[in-house]
Amino acid sequence: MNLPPFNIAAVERDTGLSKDVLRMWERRYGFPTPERDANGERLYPHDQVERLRLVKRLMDQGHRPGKLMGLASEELAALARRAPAPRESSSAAVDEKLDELLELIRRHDSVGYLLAMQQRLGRQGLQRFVQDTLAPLTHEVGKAWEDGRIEVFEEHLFTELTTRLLRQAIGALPAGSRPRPRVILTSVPEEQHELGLLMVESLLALEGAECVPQGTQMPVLEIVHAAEAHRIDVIALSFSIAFPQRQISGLLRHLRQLLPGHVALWAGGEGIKRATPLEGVDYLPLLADAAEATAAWRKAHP
Amino acid sequence: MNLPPFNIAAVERDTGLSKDVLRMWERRYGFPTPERDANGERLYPHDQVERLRLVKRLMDQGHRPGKLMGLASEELAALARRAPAPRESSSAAVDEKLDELLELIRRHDSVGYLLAMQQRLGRQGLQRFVQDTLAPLTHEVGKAWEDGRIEVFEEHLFTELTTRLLRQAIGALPAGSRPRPRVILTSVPEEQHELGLLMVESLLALEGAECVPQGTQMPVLEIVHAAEAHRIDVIALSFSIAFPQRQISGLLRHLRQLLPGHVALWAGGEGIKRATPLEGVDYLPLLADAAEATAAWRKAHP
DNA sequence: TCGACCGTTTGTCCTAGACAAACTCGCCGT
DNA sequence: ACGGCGAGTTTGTCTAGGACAAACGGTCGA
Repeated sequence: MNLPPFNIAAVERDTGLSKDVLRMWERRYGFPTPERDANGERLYPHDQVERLRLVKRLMDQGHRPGKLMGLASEELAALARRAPAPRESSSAAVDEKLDELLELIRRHDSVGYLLAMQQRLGRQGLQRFVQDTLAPLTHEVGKAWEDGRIEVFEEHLFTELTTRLLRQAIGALPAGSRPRPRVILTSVPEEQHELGLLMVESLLALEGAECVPQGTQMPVLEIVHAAEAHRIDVIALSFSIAFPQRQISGLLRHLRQLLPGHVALWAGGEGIKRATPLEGVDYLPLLADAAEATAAWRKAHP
Repeated sequence: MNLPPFNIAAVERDTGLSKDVLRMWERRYGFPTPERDANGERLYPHDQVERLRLVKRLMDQGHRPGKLMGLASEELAALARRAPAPRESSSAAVDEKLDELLELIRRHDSVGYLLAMQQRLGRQGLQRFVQDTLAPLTHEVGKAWEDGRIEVFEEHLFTELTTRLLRQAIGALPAGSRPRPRVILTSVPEEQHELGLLMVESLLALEGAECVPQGTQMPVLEIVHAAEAHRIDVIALSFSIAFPQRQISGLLRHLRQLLPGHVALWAGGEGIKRATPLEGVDYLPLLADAAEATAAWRKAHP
């Protein structure tokens, strides 16, 4: 049989659209229109799954489902090709260098990419490398993905190669002479962006703070346990732009309530740039804020 | 207010139990018994979430929910403390060394752990290190987590430290002289165990195969795209023991159907040890099988 | 040009029922 | 006594449609 074995769970896995949303769209907009198996369960044809993935990408760019659903496939594709929002372009000189790096990824030239990055790292030093190369490059990759200029697997390759490089650089740093504050770096479940965490870790390590790396996706209650067990001063969480906005503030308030008062809570990443302030939580929208926050913490805890 | 802000989505995030399951248990077994907010939505008290986490852990050990629900909290705790299944214990000498490493993790002694591991790596060489130290240690950590001997955040710390070490070791390997087969190493969405992938990658790299690292959690359709774009010979997927059994065979059959015939599909990891064979898919239940599979592939493709 | 308001859009939650796959247990034949 | 087979039970996931709050977009007034 060549029938598509995309049941609703498989579509959820592959598109990131929840079952509830898939059923709701069908009810409300008349798309998708899955077939049914003998048992009345939805079976999604191949092309509809592809279309759903496209719609999801456009929604991440800020488009709204109601508008997208009515469009023909060609119109969707045209929208995807167009740049999402013509933001201000930063200095062309910088962009050109970044584009070279991006181009290496697009050509799947792992070796060339690693070489180029290592050269930049050596030339700039870790701090400037992170702030001036890696942060904008990551941003650029994100935009390129939104525009459809690179594929998911190319983004995966980028992430994988870059984390390796960065981990290596962090490992080579000398141990800090002032091992305070002790910082747990992690992210909550569903948030799997690792690169942001590593960038912060390298900056904090350069400041001489002691980082307890925990990878991504720590359940909230585990974060609390870990804070107690490691005698931690700071919990630093990273939220990527892709993380559902609506969940962030509730999550932070919840965590703040569960944590002991003497543990600071820092939230950073692209995702919190539009978040509203919250008492007891420090927002670090920019990478550079990490160094300042460390200094402030030290001032308050002599 | 000190009311518990655990809504059903937060409980799903923190326990890994789906909303459907949470509601079903409530209907069927009378547990959990969340309060309701003004809007009629479920609010789970703190202690019930903790109990749900415990129940989940016991279920991962093979217990069944129907039995567990009726038990008192003390009985649950007692079950958790007992070792899950008295399997055959391997040679005591090996276990003792592993226990020392495990003990370092439990004491959160990152530096000591890395040092000890690096020594073993130097002494054994990468291949034997992976097969004789890392694989059993990972297994041991998994068992320790089931027994409640280590916490989730300790497991995260273990994973994070170990992946760093292993990535570094892989990076130091010379490039293979025979860059075939070209292998994509990854896992499907929901499967985030990274260590297994890295272990395989190091063994394949030692065999001189060329690995395209893709991290974890690749959507099925992206795997297919990547296979075409990278001109790939083999897709290697890893399934941990925690991955839902029911999904595996459907997923592999689906992927096999979508992939071009000339691309081999390898499935490995603890999760596939009990899986039933499938045409066109090679099962590699043991780490050592990776080397054999590589040799077999080369024999078939001169 | 900016802020406040109001209607519309959209995701998530709700209840309750059905069924298939997985597991348990007891029977029967060797 | 032991292993395979069938019937019965357990369990997760799917289905349907309804409800509502938060977020968004556009309009009006300062």
